[in-house]
Amino acid sequence: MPATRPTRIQKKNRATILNAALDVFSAQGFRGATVDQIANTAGLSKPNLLYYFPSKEAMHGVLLAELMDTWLSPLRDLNPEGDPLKEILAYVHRKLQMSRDFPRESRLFANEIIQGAPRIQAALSMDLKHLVDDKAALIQNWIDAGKIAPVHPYHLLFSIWSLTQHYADFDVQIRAVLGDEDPFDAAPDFIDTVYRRLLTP
Amino acid sequence: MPATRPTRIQKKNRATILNAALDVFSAQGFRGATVDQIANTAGLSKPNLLYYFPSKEAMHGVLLAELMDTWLSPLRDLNPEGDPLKEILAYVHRKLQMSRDFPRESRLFANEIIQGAPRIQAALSMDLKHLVDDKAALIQNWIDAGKIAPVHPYHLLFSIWSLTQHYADFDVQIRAVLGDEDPFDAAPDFIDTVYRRLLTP
DNA sequence: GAATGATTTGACCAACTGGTCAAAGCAAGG
DNA sequence: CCTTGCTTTGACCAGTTGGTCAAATCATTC
Repeated sequence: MPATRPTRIQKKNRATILNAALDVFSAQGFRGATVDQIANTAGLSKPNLLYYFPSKEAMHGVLLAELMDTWLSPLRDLNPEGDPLKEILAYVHRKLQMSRDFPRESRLFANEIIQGAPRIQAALSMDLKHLVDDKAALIQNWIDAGKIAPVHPYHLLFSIWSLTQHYADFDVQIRAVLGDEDPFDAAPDFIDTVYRRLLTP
Repeated sequence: MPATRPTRIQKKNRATILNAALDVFSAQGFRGATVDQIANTAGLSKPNLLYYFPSKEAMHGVLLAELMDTWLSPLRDLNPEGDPLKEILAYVHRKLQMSRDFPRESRLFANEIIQGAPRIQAALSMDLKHLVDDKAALIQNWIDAGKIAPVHPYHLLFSIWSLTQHYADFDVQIRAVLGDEDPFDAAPDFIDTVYRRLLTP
């Protein structure tokens, strides 16, 4: 628990621990995860974890904080100056890629929300809400200008989150149904079709 | 743990316990839930719960088994003889209604899947897969007959699950963003538009 | 209303959990 | 190589957890 500059060892071990914690939290939820599991996954002893983080909750907190930031970044990038349909499709595809590349992060978030978001309620109704209000207004502008078809902007965003994150969160179910076929083979094309058809005026 | 016909008391208490268990499991996940919590919610003592169910896992198992059956019933009802677009829209709306009326069941299922479906993997790759294979073939027939627009049948079903269950599973997030507005006010119209535009040939 | 079986529970247990701590090991500069 | 401060851990603790059990209570039937 040093307040000074982190040493090389500190940096490496913190990263190792957070990576292991992400593994375990995303697979078991906060209550289901144990510090011992995280320690084993990280290849460190339990007291050693608690030397780098004051508590199990602290590890979870750091992960959630990092997550909230990167998770919303694609939405932040929605560019008012760009072509509306292209912008939204780019957002959709970037979100889908994140589901493929960072499924653990998606599941960490999903676990937290499903269980009532006890630790990030504030972030949801502040940061998230403001960002979404902002972008929903932008989408409404595009609709009013006749650039895209009229749809409920908020539900449009919900649908994008839902469709893309589903591939990460429900991966097991999807693969059980698809068998050998990789879900991400056909997914990009499918969601592209969905939003092209939905939004083309 | 009687093998004979259940008495009136047994029926009532089993139902009370399962209802409480659904409350707790859906809100905390299997590992996060404690028998004490369930007992308190049910208004019974812990040993009394374990008089009616041999273990915490048994309660969870009964809930999941019941769930899998009712959860898939709307899909089973997809009628090969009906009008394709109408059939699919009816399925979508019924699924959305289930998210509104049975959010706990949806979250129970979501918790289980996100955490790797350790207890229902078999059901997924057998019952679910066969049913989905069957219905995907039906949808493909409708596509081949030009009754609906060509889309990947499996991903179409995934998208329906995703969009509808999202309103139950991510309820907290959605309400945080929407504020006072009830999500289910605009949702039916929105998803109706999505699938009408997607599937109209 | 006594007998019988179903129901309920307080007290308990062993395993597990998050967290502590003193002591031991280790790296780096002098 | 020796000091100094960072790092690691075995042993431990108190609280929680799933589950047991014998004894007590209750409902039903005769």
